[in-house]
Amino acid sequence: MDEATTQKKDIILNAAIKVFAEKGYYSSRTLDISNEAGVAYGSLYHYFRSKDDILMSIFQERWNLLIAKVRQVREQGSGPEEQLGMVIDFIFRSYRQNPDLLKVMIMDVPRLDKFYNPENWKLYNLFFRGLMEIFHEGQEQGVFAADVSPILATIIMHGAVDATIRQYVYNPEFNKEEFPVEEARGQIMMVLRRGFSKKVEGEKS
Amino acid sequence: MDEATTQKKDIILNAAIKVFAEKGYYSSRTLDISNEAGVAYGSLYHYFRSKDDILMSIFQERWNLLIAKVRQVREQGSGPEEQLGMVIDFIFRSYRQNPDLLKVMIMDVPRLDKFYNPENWKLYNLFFRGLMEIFHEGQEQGVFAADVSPILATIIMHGAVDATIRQYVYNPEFNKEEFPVEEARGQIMMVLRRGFSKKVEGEKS
DNA sequence: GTGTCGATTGACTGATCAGTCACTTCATGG
DNA sequence: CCATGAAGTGACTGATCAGTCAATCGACAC
Repeated sequence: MDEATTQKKDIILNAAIKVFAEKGYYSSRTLDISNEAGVAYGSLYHYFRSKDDILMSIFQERWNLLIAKVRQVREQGSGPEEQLGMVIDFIFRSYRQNPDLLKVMIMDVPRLDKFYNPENWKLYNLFFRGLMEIFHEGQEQGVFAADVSPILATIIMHGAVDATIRQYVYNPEFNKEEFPVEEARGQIMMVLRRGFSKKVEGEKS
Repeated sequence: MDEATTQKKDIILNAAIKVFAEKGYYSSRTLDISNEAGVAYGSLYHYFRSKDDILMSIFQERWNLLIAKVRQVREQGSGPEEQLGMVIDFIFRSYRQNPDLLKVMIMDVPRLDKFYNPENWKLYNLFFRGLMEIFHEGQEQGVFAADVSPILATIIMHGAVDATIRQYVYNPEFNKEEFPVEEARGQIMMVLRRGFSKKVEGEKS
C-alpha cells in the first residue's frame, strides 16, 4: 500500500470518525462520509469494502496505537503504579485530542455485530493482557494486593475510565467546568491506587 | 390502562428484550418481535407508537425498578458500605435472572439517539443521585474518604459493574466457569471498599 | 502520440423494513 | 341480539440506502 493510498484512507477514516460521532453509526449515511472527506461517493468503495469495514478499520488502527502505548510503557519500566497511570493518561489525552474518536470507540464499535469476531477479540484482549501483566508484576513486587484477580482489576480499571469518558461525552448534567479532565484522571488514579494497593501496615515488599 | 393491556405490553416488552439481546436493536425486525411475542405484527403498533418507543419503554420500566431498589436500600438504613453492596448485588442478581435485559440496557439503550432526551436523563441521573447520597453520607460518617468526589465515586462504581457484566455478556475468552458472578461481585466490592474507604489508621469516625 | 492501468466519479438499483390501514373478531352492555 | 368500540390482523407501500458499475480522468511508460 503506497503512501498516497494510506493518506487517502486516513482522510476517509477521519471523516468517518467525525460523522459517526455526530450521528451514530447506524444513522450515518455513507454519503455523509464521502462529503465530509471531500471524495466521491464511489471512492469509499475503492478504499474500503463496506461501511462496516470502515468502522472496523477505525477500531483496528486506533486500538493498535493503544496497545503500542502499553508496550512502550512496559518497556520503559517504571513502577507498576506509574505504568497504570501512564496508560490512563494516554486514554484521557486521546479524549482531549479527539473526543469524537473516543465516542466512536466506546459507543459505535462495540455495538456492531461484526465487531465480535475472533480477530478483533484477539486484538481487544491484547490490551487487557498488557494491563494484566503490569498488575501481576505489581502483585509480585508487593505493590498491589495479592487477593485481587488481575483480570478483575483490569476490568474495573477499564470500566472506570470508560464510564468517566462516557459522562464527558454524553451527560449534559455532568459539569465539565467544575470537573476538568485532569481532576477526573487524578481521582480515578487515587481510588484505583487505594483499591488495588496492598495494605500499608508492616508488609515487606 | 387496564390490567389486560399492561399484561400484553409486558409480553411484547419481554419478547423485544429477547430479540434485541439476540440481534441488537438495529438488526432486529419488528416482525421478529411480534413473532416472538406471539401477537400479530400490527398489534405492536396498537400498544406502542414505534420501535423506538418499545426500547424506551424497556429502559424506563426497568430503570425505575433499579431506582426503587436504591430507595428501598436507603430507607432500610444500614451502613453506607452495606447499602452500596446491596445495590451492586441487585444489579448482579438482575443479570443472573435475565442476562438479556442487562445486555439490552447496556448495549442498545445508550446507542439510540432518542434515548438522550431530558426526560430520560432525569431518570438516569436519579439513580446516580441515589448512589451519591449514600456515598456522601458515608463521607459524613467518616466511612468513606473525604477527598474523593461522590460524583466520581459513583461513576467509577457504575463503570466497574458495567464493564464486568459486559465481559460476561460478550467476551468469549472470559472464563465464566472460573469466574462465577459471585466471585466478581465480591472482588468489585473489595476493591471499591478499599478504594473509597478512609485510611484505617487512627481516625475517629 | 498512444496505450495501460489505477484512481475517481455519481447515477442507478435492488433489497429492506417501519409503519399504515382497511378490515375482521371479540367483549361488553343495553 | 344488536350496537359500539376496542383489540387484533397482515398485506401493502413509500422511503431509504448500501453497494455497483460503466464511464471518465490522469499519470506515466514507451
